[in-house]
Amino acid sequence: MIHIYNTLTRKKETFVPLEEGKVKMYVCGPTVYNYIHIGNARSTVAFDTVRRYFTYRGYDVDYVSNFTDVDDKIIRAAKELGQTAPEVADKFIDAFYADTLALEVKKPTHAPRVMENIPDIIAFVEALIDKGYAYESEGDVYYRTRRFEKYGSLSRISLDDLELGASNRVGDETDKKEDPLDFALWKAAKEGEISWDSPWGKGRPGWHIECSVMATKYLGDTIDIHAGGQDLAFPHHENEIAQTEAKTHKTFANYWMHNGFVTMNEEKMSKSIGNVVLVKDLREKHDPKALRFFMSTAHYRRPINYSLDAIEEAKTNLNRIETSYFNASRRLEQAETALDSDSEKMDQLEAFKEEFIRHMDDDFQTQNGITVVYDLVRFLNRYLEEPEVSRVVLEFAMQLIEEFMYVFGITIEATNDLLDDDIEKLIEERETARKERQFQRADEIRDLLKEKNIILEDTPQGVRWKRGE
RNA sequence: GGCGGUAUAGCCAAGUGGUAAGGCAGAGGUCUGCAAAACCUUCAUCACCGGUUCAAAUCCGGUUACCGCCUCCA
Repeated sequence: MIHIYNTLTRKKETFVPLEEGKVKMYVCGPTVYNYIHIGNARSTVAFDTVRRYFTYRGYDVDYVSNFTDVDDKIIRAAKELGQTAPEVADKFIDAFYADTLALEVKKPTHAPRVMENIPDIIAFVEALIDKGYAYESEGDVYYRTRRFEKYGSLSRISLDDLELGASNRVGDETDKKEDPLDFALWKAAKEGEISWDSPWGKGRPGWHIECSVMATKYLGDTIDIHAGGQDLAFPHHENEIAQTEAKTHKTFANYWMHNGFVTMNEEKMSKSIGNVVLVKDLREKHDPKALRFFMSTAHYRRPINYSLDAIEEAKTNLNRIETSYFNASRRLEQAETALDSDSEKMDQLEAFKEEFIRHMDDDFQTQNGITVVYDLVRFLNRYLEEPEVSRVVLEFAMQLIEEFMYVFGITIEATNDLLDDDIEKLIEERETARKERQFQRADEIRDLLKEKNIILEDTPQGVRWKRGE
């Protein structure tokens, strides 16, 4: 049974899907006006891992994640770049996929864009007006926040406390609103801005409405999981609940999940503070797998502090796992030593799997799942030191490493490519030299091959080669 | 000010009443012609104060520090 920490109830709850064997989840996606930084990547990666784990446990996951492609910041970026808003959005959507693909994030089953859903958004807003939850004012449409009694239930804030805060802020919209707490569903277009025709004149959607519309459109009025960064809990998700439930009179999402931030020097990484590291830049210099692995070393709800040292450590640890897997694959090629299965070892391996599932079932504790991988690796390394091994045991151990790492979004594979003939000959020559104790020649060949990125390791079972970094 | 989170070794990070997992780094050792890879050994009393208990990192009360949300933000 999978347990999820639900922000709505502030408790871990047993996951019970709406439909047997299926998961309907919606993850708030990026506003595409810039390249994504590591902080943005965290939420994408965290929920991709959740998705992968559900898949691993046999669920069929319908995963919807949007692109906000109509927004003030995009309009501004377009102006600066001398491009249209859609051009800017297209460019950064491509960049988003390039970055997240490098991190082995699976594409959503649907990735809707605001621009492609304008009629649905207009219809949704009209429905809210009809029900008395929204009103038009000078071409804008606002949501009557106080009308929705449950408002604040997700973030546990009271409207009166909010009112105090809101009264200190004077926005240019304030005089158009009935109440300072009301928020925009539709914004009238300013001169030269991208806009669409609507019953209230030319304009564009407010930020929160898109997610309500697209989530319900692609997944239904009630979904299993709605996810996003902690900073979205208020006001974004709160507003989504208000909009959606006012319209449908049904629970919008059964489970709300929020990921913690990436910090740098213990401070939140964000565009407004300016302390960002772009995924695009990082992956030029470092193995993107290391970044992906690093993301799993802390629980998704906790902050994770980024540093180059941390990325390098992740890389070191990943190498340890990959090396073990690789060495097992080489040993497997030496079939002459294969024993029959070993039930004791198979039981131990089975226990690793149970342990892994136990931790991951408990609100996706990836950091403990990784520890199981380390335990498995130590087990395998020890086993590899034995003079005789069983093919069945090796294969099962390798399969488990593959499975576990799959959940963390890391593809583990042994490169079983062939060596050139001349390199094969050099390796043979070195073996001969070693037998004749001509170590100088042997070392010469080893150095020579190292320059060609072939690393030789002598083992009791003979020489083993691998490709360098 | 309101709401929420966190404090465990040099670093990352488990552990929610029974006497501190694991990884990185460090130290020592084994294997090796030398390496590499690996294995073994070693390395903390859990922010602070008080309380409950036979027993607390784990429960209760208090203190301190740091972080986040309340405005766009993953």
